[in-house]
Amino acid sequence: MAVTIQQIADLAGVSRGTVDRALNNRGRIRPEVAERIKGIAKELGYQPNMAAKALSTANHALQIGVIIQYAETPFMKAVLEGTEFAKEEVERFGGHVFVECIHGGDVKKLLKTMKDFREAGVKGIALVPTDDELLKKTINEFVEKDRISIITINSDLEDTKRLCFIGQDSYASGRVAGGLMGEIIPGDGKVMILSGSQENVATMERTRGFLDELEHHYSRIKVLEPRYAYDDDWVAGKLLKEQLEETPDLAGIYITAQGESGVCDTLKKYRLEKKIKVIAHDYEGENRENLKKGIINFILRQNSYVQGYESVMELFHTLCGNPTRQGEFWHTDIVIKTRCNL
Amino acid sequence: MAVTIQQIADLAGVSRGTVDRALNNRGRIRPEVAERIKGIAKELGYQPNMAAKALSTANHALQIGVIIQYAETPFMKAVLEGTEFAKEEVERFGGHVFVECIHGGDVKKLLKTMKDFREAGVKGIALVPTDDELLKKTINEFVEKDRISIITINSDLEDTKRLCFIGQDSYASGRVAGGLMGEIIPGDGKVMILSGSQENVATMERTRGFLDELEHHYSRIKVLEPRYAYDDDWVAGKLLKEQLEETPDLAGIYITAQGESGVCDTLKKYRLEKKIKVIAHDYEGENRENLKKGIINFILRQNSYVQGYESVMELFHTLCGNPTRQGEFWHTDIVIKTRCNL
DNA sequence: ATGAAAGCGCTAACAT
DNA sequence: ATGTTAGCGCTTTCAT
Repeated sequence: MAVTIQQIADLAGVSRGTVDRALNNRGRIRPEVAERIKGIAKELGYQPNMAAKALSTANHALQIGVIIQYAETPFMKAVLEGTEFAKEEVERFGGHVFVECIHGGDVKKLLKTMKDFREAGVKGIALVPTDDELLKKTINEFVEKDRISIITINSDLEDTKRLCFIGQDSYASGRVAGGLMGEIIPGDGKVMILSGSQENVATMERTRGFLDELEHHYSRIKVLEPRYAYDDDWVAGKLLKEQLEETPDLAGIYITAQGESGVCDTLKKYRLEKKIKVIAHDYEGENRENLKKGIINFILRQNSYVQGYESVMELFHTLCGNPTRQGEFWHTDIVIKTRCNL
Repeated sequence: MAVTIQQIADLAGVSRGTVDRALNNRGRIRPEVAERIKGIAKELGYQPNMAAKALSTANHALQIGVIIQYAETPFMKAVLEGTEFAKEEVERFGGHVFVECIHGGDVKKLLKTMKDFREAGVKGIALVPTDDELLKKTINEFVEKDRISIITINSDLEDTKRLCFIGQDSYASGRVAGGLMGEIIPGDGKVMILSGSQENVATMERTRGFLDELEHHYSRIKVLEPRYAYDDDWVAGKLLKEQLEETPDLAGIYITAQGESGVCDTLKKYRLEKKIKVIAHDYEGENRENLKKGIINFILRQNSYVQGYESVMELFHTLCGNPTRQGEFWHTDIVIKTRCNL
């Protein structure tokens, strides 16, 4: 049988309530007593019983909020599916999960939703952040003042007090893309990088990883100067056209950001769709079709569903007294998709 | 607030105990009353509270057993890690997880362990099965007579009453291998299939998927008659040698089963290790090294950790009243590993 | 066949 | 500052 607070109470010669206050730092207790109790608990290897904790507090403390920005994108829709599944599971334990979707990126609305959640008594929030100073401040305030745990999904805000980050390691995924490109491009083929913007940390990291991998292991391949399409299909198509005029013998394209459809359309127009190898990210929307047709050769997938699911489950565990399970960074798998494992 | 048995009891004009007997088919109740109660529960959309269920029965009903065969292989060691992590989580809910490892495949020992678990009051068992008639019979008996839920890990026993199967879709993984091979082999290269034995269902399925994919999408590639190495490194090396004598211009090798090290050693001996493309399964042990060195180009991974973890968690959910979450087949991701996403 | 009540481990409101 | 106690929702004995 596992150790219970009653046993600790007996050993310490105090009541259950006192043990509870000590172990959960609720105050209203003499510090030295608290220390002694914590000592005993540690000695006994006490682990709180999550079922009991969930049962006794379900209706107030087990409230979780989720805020998804850019909810209209296929990627975030998959995140949403994960959170919905997790919601069901948490609610089976008597908890409550509130999910709010934000169209596009809208920090003001995000902040407003956070505050609404706080009013509603939410004890943990998982959110898709944008790099914003006020958001960072608010997160710290929520964590420190209101003792609300916060998890960042998909992109991180490292210099905050957030509990952890769940998402992909962008640099690593760029390296994977580089390795694949190296394998499928024969000889000294020329490869183009089509990126988003230089402000976007994730795509810059991908680019860096891609370059590192090719440089170290496939130095025979010539990588051209990156071009930036600002996540726009039309711009992406145009940049590709320009590149093709300069470099008619282009062998491969690595797309770090949005704009894949523009690339594919242009390739089709030039009847190059099976000759030039394409590696992209994000296994949603049209990309899926283009992968199936063989225009895109590989897609590196972020396991978005897992990001949504685990962010909620991690908060659930935290609120039930289980410490962070994967540490500060929870990097989800880099899944390689080909036409055959759609 | 969610619906509770108390509310159902009030509505039905009976006691909580009666509702409990009705909803859990415990007998000792008038059938018509049971039906009526079930009707009310359904109408109200009653979902049992898992926390409460776990708390009230933790010490007798929340016992789970795990039996791992071939526990000495790197693959099963990863499965084991998953079960150990799940064990911790279940035990935080007050449950108990017993893990038994079997060296090699040993049906007698497996059956013995199952019976031991039953004696100990275990209510759910996750096991790595072997295709054996007596085992199938025993599983059905456990499920029907003892009401013990059983989950098969890694390989399935379809014609039994097991709750579900957690593992990989072998045919699909063979197709993925085919697609990758198609991408990295230029022109009309010749490809060899090195399989396990014709009795092994999983490897035969992989072979079938591989052939289908190449035939449909890369008909330019010539696939040679499969050879069988019976999971032996030495035999695999020898078969490769023979093949190389017949086919000096061999371009690729697909290894569906064990024996990868034998292949890699032979390739090195002939100084062909970077010229002939190799795709293998199982991302454990020496394969990892050979992938890193570039001798193996791709490894298709079964997410063994997930198999171990989810099999236990699925039983946990089942025992807490949550119905099977992924249906009868829970196919884990086919993860492609390259040197860059080790 | 059904009801009543104790208890699982923990929290929180109320006493002292 | 500490103790007491009533739940949380469900299961399980023990009565009836």
